[in-house]
Amino acid sequence: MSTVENDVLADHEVSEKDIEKASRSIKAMSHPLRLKILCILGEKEFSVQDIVETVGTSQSNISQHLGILKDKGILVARKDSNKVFYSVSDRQTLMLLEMMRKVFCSNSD
Amino acid sequence: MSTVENDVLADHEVSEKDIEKASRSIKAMSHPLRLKILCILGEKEFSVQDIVETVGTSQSNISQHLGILKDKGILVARKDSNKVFYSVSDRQTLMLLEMMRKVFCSNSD
DNA sequence: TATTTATATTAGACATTTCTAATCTTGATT
DNA sequence: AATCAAGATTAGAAATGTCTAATATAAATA
Repeated sequence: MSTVENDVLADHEVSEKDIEKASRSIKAMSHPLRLKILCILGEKEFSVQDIVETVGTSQSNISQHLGILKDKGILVARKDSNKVFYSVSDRQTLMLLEMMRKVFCSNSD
Repeated sequence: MSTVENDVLADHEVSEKDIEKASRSIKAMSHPLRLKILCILGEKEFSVQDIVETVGTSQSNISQHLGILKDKGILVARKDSNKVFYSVSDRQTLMLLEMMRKVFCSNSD
């Protein structure tokens, strides 16, 4: 019989640690400004000022949001003399973002 | 011509409205207990007491979290006499959850 | 109808997040 | 060296989220 015996989570088991890690990352993505930043970035990289101009809030505010996204491993930063360029850290995260677009965007083509 | 003229967001354009809606939903998924609930549910449906026992917090707390998830359209509820059964609302959301598992879970097989 | 079982709701204390305004750091230019 | 430009940091007020404890509702059972 294929019933659950020792384990309540069964075949979809996810460790407490993974849950904590995932929820921290997902929370980081869930803020409107941060989600907007991620959408704008896509596969490209942008400087902080590019993002400030496109998103439309203060430099300080953007910098703090970028810091949060970088902290959680969602973005990586590359410094080029005066400027700092941000981009999505890896392909997996990009795919997750694409999936979010599919699920939540009305005109999803 | 297919160049960007009026719009800064270009081919990855996402409307302000979609951003707001998505961020509300994603935020709802980002709480550790709520994410745990979603992982447990998977494709099945569970009663509130099942979830209380599996997740391990108070009935009131679970009920409030379920309310948030239902409110954001992530879960649906089905009432059967005394009990209420919750399940993930649609296939798209299930796929998003599967994707999250792929991205964030260490032993992702 | 009284009790029990399953779930929802509410109020309020506590914790966390977010934004603004001011300041700091660093590298480039004059 | 002084100034400018790009970005980060900090402090604190305001907003939002979370949990606990108590109470409410609704269906089932005794």
